[in-house]
Amino acid sequence: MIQPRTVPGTLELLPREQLAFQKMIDTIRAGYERFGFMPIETPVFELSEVLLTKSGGETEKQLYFAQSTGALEQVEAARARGEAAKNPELALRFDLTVPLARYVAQYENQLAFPFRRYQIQRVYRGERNQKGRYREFYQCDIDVVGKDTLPLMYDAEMPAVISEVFRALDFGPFTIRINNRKLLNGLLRGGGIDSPEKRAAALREIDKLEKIGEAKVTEALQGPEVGMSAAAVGRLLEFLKLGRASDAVAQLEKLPETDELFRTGVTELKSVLEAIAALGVPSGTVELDLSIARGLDYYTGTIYETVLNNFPGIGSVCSGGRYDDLAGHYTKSKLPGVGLSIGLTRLFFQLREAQLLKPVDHPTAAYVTLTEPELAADARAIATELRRSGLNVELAAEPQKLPKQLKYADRVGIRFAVIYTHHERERGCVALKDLRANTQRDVQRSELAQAIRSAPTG
RNA sequence: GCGGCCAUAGCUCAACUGGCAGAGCACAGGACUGUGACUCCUGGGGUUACCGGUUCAAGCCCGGUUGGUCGCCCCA
Repeated sequence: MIQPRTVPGTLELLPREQLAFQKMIDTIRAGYERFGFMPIETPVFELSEVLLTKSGGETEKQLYFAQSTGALEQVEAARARGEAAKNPELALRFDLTVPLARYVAQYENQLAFPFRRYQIQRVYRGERNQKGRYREFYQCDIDVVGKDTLPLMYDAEMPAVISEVFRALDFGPFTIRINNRKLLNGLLRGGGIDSPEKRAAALREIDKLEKIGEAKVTEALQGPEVGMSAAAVGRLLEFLKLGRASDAVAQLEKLPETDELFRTGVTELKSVLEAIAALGVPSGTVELDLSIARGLDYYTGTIYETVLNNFPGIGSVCSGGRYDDLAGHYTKSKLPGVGLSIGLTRLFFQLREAQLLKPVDHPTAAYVTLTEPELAADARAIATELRRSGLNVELAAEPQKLPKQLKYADRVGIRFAVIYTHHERERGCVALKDLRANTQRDVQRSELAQAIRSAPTG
């Protein structure tokens, strides 16, 4: 026998949990559509050359390549001839942003801009197993892509959508942290860190501030990868602390820093924060945090990261940002965008871990039992009547002992059992048993649907 | 790619210093004569991950293999 098991880093659910998961997806979808976004789906696999455009070594390391048997044979034949092995032609997408870029570039002349799309699908990353990290997981992306330009207003709309969605999901307090890459990049550039690679390395270290502490970040920033002076690091850390202040923006405006990029960042951040408030996002939900940096290097302006207040350990469950040029690898057009993505699998995992998942009622309202062969036609007719009245109903396929059927219905989680045996037939009624409340009563067959529908919940 | 920890019944875990492999849950049957869940009783279930070593004796000690898990890198 083969041991039945799933690959580590995948999430598989029992039906009742799946129902809760499905409901979360529905809530997210409804929230996205409330703001006027349209759905798209893209294939799970793409041509490797499409995915590898963002090729910073890490991507290739985490990519799952896919290959048909025929292609595999060709590769092995080539290797046998001593030729260099090439990457397989196909690979599984590791996020939904790159496929979006490809999609927008491909259908550019058929899309209306700004293009507002949402996409809820699975993505794949070849990673070492770790708590709350998956190799296959759902991303629920929402993005706006503009042609040539994209108003800053959208940078405010994104967190407004997410805040609304998280509020609707109703799992407790969360914080959308917001920052602008231009601030840190401008500051680093003004501080003499000229190479983009060094700035990227610096951003990654700054991003870890909360996790590993000031001392270690200081050490890393002075290390060979970045090479900042002790004084520069000191000024930087002072700056980062501003983010916590309530008048942070006013303080940023007063800073003597003259770097042009930095000043633009301050202006952008200010108007985005103002617009977010104007959109009615409750204060405290979105919080300026100058230390969030985001590892991905294609972000150029506003960046977001969302944490569950009660579970900071799990990391970000929703993040994203603004990118000046989304699809530069696929088209000559300039397509700036801004977007956010909910890591639904991780979010679900954490909520389940914390026992915050609300039990979802079984979608089936009633189970119609069948105990005596000669009453089979009646049972089937009853089930059909209930279904035509709009109720979800499961019907026993063949006569079986009543305890067995009640146990089954209870186990599955169906609340009502409809019992119709010769006893009921003699009394000229149908018995309706509430398995949750452990009550039972006789009702007229014609009133059965109404009796189920009007049952008090709880 | 690098490091720590772990592996015993379907699941969660016990088993003293090396001395007969156990409990709860789950499952099956019964107590309950048209009625699930709750309660009580009974029962089936094991190559202690795999390979080797030490020992009178190994679930326990030693070496290896495989798998899992938690971190680092990176990230939802």
